[in-house]
Amino acid sequence: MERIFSALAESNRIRIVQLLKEKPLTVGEVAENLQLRQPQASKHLKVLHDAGIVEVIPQANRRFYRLRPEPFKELDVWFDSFRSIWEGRLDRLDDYLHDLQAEESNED
Amino acid sequence: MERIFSALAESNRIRIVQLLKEKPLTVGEVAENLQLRQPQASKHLKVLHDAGIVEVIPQANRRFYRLRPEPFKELDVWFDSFRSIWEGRLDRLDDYLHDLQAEESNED
DNA sequence: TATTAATATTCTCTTTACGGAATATTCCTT
DNA sequence: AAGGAATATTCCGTAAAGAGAATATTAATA
Repeated sequence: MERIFSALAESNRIRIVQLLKEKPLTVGEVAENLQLRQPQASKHLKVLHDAGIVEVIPQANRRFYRLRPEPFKELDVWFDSFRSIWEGRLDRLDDYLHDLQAEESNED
Repeated sequence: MERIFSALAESNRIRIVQLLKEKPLTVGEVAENLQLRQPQASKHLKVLHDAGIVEVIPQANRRFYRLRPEPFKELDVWFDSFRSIWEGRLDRLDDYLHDLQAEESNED
């Protein structure tokens, strides 16, 4: 989980991921689309690859990068466990604080 | 989006978020639960706060930290745009490559 | 096999992030 | 007002990340 977040903790890499959402692209295409120099594109793609976010499909001279579904599935599962937070907050802080005060007055 | 990912790109902060999923906690409680020193807990909570992931509820001497739903909603929306990738891949690379070759042979 | 296109890697420099320790701040309580 | 508990901030040292430029590698092709 940390590895995935770390890989996405950079604006260029977020842009790459969004770009690859459309279709697989070569390094050169990524670089051109995002106005990056080729070595930077390669480096960012390497980070994404190490994190398992993209995979490589060598095709002749070029290397196509494509999004892998697994990390997204993983994030989806992780996220699911937070759904209750924004779909009707369960933790009702005021109630919680009220309970807390009750506890404290019991300690006297 | 980058700000959210950056805030979560650290294992202790992921643990904090998971912990706060249960209920709001004070700095001290977070520190104790995760075996962190108080200053580190404060610092990590500050990063999460700056990213809008948590909010503070001052209560007397203490400060309760609570997850905010907004960033999760935001991530959920962002994520939705990737659903097609793992729910029946649409980009079918082999077809894509096939089309590509077709294009190239047209260039002759 | 020499050349070339496409991509990857290395090196250097600068910036940022983290932990630890010490200290400052805030706010309640007496 | 003084003391104390809870929390925040600062300072320091170190490690990691990022960009740029140069170079190395790979694979197709003449």
